[in-house]
Amino acid sequence: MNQTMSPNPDDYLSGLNPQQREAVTSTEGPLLILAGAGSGKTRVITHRIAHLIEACGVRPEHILAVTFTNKAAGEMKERVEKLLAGRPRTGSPLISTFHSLCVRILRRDIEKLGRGYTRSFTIYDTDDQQRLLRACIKDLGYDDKQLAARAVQSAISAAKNRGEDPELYKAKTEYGDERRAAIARVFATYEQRLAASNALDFDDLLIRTVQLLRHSAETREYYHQRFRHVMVDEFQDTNGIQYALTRMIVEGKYATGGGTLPEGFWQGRSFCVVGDESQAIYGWRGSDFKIILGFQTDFPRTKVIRLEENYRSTKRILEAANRVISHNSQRFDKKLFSNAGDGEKVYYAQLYDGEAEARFVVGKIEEHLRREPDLRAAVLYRTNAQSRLFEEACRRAGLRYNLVGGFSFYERAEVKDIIAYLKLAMNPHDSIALARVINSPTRGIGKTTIEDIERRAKDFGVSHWETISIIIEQNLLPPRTVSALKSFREIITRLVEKTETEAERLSEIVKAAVIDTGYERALKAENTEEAEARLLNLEELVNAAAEAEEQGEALRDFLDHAALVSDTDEYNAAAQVTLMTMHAAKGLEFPLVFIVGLEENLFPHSRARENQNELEEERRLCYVAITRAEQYLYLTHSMKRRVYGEELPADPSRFLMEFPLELIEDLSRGPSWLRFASKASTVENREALRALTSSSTPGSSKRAGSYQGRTYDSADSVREFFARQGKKIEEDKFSDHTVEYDEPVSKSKGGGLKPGMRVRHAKYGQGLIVRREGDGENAKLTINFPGYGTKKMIEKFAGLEKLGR
DNA sequence: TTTAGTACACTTTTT
DNA sequence: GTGTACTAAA
Repeated sequence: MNQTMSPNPDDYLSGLNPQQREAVTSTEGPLLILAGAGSGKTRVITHRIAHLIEACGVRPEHILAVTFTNKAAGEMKERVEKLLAGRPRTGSPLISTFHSLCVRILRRDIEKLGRGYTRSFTIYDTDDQQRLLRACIKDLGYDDKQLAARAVQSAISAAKNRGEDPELYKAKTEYGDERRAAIARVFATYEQRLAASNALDFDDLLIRTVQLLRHSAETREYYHQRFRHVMVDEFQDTNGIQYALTRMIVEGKYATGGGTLPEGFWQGRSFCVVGDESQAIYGWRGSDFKIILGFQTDFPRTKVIRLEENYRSTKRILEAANRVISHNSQRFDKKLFSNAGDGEKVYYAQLYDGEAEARFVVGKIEEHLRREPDLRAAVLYRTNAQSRLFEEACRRAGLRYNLVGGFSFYERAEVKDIIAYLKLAMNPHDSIALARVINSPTRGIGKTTIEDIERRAKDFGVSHWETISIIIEQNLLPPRTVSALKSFREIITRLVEKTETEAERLSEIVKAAVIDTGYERALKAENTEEAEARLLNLEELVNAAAEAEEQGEALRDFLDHAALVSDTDEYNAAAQVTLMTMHAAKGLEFPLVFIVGLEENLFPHSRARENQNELEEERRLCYVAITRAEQYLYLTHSMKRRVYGEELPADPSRFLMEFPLELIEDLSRGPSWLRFASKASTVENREALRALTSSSTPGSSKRAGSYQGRTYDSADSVREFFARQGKKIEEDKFSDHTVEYDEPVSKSKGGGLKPGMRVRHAKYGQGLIVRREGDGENAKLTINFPGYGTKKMIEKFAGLEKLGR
């Protein structure tokens, strides 16, 4: 707030520890900062920027800082502004996300790429992308059940992030791999259509920018000269393309040659990357934390600074984090330490079901708030689907909560519709936007007409927009349809004109998109509560536009912003309770943290179960979650969990086992897993217990049928445990490190098939076991086969094959 | 062509 | 449990 403004540039060094200070003052050459959780990373980056400007005389516009989220960028901007407040300055450093940086570069120079793109290109979000893919899949004559748009999208995205275009992807397809060959064809069509619509998807924003910088020496040199001090935050989450992009800016023409940098290159230049490989949690999105591990090889003169003092959490919380992450094999050897107090124990509770878990959490929050009314709490879960229970519990308790993720404002249908109109106003050739609103509100242009337009557009080889004009001029369809098309064309044309003549009146244009299109009228006519809510949302959109207008934004900026905002950006730090996924929590901190749903197959997620790398990523996610906590940490799991609306038994997460049990206090009512686990005092016993709690253990399905919640310290279970323990250890001598192969399970006694597992059926293909009734080989299984629905079958007749993954 | 009702598939994490 | 996609009727 009221910081003293001394003119002494060394201001930025006071209050920093020696390592932080060195990170701030190392202003030349490559610099790798390994910053553990809570080690003051953002502080270092912001002070470094201030130091560059104030002490080294660097011009602000020569500084670039890249982050992954808008929120992180916004926060960083704010903090830098605060540091520099009251000092005369010429410009501002650019603090931006990778994606907005790319949009900025492309809006300026994309035409130099020579691929037919113009500067008014549209950005397709995931939803637009999938619509387009669905159309491609249909047009190529594939069954959209066997080739789901979602799956194709992730395959294409992965390919793009590996740097492959459709031809290369096709070339890498082995003969006979029909599925991949089909995807390759969809990929090619998709790329053509994107280009025809003058549209770029999220991946393209990065890829095209890299291509542009490779292709145009002029553009590359411009940014190379402009940004002499480049910083990348959360560097462990960088993917190959993002890394290539930053190197292009940092190294200029030397980036393409792959040779060494000339003597004196770093004079007046720096490249500073900040990250923590223990917090790499975006591997599934193409991020590769090996980039951070290999940074010193790419830049041999790198100075490495480790920030290992944690200023956030109590000793006990930190000890828990260190212990859990120590189970990972791929990491730098470092350990966070803290000079804070021991703090309280880590609390743990086993609950009966998801509802009880939510009630417990909310009850505890209320308890804490009674003692400390200003405490901020966070509930962290693995999947968004878990949020509903906590939302309801909060609402019932009258707690003000802040839900991050799920449905964001810009994802609402009515908002997307209006955005689509605005996109058309900028670029009528955007066929996805056109298809979205051509008949909303309904104006008599139905499925047949739309299909007709699509067919003709393909025949003529022009955009849907142009096709509409051709149909009108040549009267190719019945008069009623032609007049409907005419009125649609009229609406869009007016919007386009409005955009051109009233470029500065952003809110007016948005209003026109709501009113002149008939959208508002149709909603009002509906006269339902839902329509009322939608109207309110649109009002909100107009307000947002008015605000943006005051900031001096034009329609294009407004649309870019709408396309690039993410759910995490809506996070409001003032709320008492924040509900979000562990992914969304990265970079944030809370005095009171609940990690909920610590159950096998949920966390770690079932998809990560078989794969060591993915399992380690889940564990890093656990580490991220633990290190969000400043003072109090609670861990919960429930014994039952609803999956697909079906109640399934849940086993405690293996991660629970990895916590230092002596630091945990059990708050469960009655018998709990922890009490049972504490009896297993030796390491061997724990290992055995871990094997027991992991869901692949044969025999554990025995109880699933009449599941009542496992009571771990009943005399029965203890006997069962010790009996099995001996057996398990013996088994382990032989089966350690051996993989279970796809053996038809009906042969093996006991089967071991239980809910949550994937199986293959001769006729229906892959399926997910939803329920098991009865024992042994006569057990009746309920299995969900995508494309065929839910089937019931007897295990011994079904001839099911257990799937590795 | 539109709308209402029903079946059905779906859930990892997101710029 | 929930959102979407298909079908039947107006």
